[in-house]
Amino acid sequence: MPQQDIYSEYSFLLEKTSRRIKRYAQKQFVAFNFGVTVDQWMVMKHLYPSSQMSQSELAEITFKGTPTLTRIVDLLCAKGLAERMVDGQDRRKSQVHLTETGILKVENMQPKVSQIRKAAWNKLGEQDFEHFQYVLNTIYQNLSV
Amino acid sequence: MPQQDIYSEYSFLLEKTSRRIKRYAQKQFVAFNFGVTVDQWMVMKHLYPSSQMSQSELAEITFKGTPTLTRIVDLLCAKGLAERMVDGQDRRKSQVHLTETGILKVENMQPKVSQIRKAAWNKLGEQDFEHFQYVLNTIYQNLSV
DNA sequence: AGAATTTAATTGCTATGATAATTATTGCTA
DNA sequence: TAGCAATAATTATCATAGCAATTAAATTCT
Repeated sequence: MPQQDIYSEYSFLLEKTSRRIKRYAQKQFVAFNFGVTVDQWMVMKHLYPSSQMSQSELAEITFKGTPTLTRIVDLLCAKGLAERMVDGQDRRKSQVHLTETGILKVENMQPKVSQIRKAAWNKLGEQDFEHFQYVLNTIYQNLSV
Repeated sequence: MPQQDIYSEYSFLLEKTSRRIKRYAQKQFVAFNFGVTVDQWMVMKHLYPSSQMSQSELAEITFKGTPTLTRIVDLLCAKGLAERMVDGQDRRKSQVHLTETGILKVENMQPKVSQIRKAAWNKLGEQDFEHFQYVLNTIYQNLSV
């Protein structure tokens, strides 16, 4: 491995680990019969308990694109977990909110999801987290321009 | 933010950063007119200069699934950068190798890709990398069972 | 007010990720 | 050796990511 490729290796390890976390969580979601994907869950969590939010706002807060949000909200609505309401002030916007079923599902899932998410961080301590966050934030800012 | 959700936050930050690295690299690939995606590049790199590898081997080394490899190799073949050869010993396998064009493309891309990959890691030092790798590897192993 | 610009959401397209199912081939074993 | 299990690749399906283009509505600028 040539010296100049170490940065490719770091990027690869980062992507690999990120995918493993996602895959692990998704498998647990299936095992628990949650009936939603990890990404759908992330959107639901931000609407709990009774937030109204436009899709643009949801896209920004979940770091997804607006086309992706359209599709995720489509699926949540099809499952009866969320609903779109046309904004009174601005008819281009749809305010998304959870249905009663959606609220109950979040409440049912929340503690289990916390447990699932915790598994990745075993054997790691406060200092590890802090430094880890520092590195990730630095990378993030390095590529922000 | 409830205390138990900090692990979700860490996972989110990790995924967000991973996606930003990928997106940055892909945009640079387009800007340089490489004509291949980051994932296609990763496969090509492992075949350079004249390796023969089955798709299963490529899948494992790139941490992708075999369906994904099938499609990536399809695309590389369609672009004239790689070729499949039926394995002499085992006719289920196809040995994949770069064409002459593919070899030249890797040689052309390599130094530029190294530069692109380097950008993410600005302002970070040896110790940061080591600790970062330690954390990523720990996560990876935590979820390996 | 009317025209141009901006914004929110949607749609279309390509690529990737994950899983399940299928096909072809190989290896094992009773 | 006949049958069965394991393996390699492919195909199909669904979900997500990213980009470009479109539509509708709101805002801005003369």
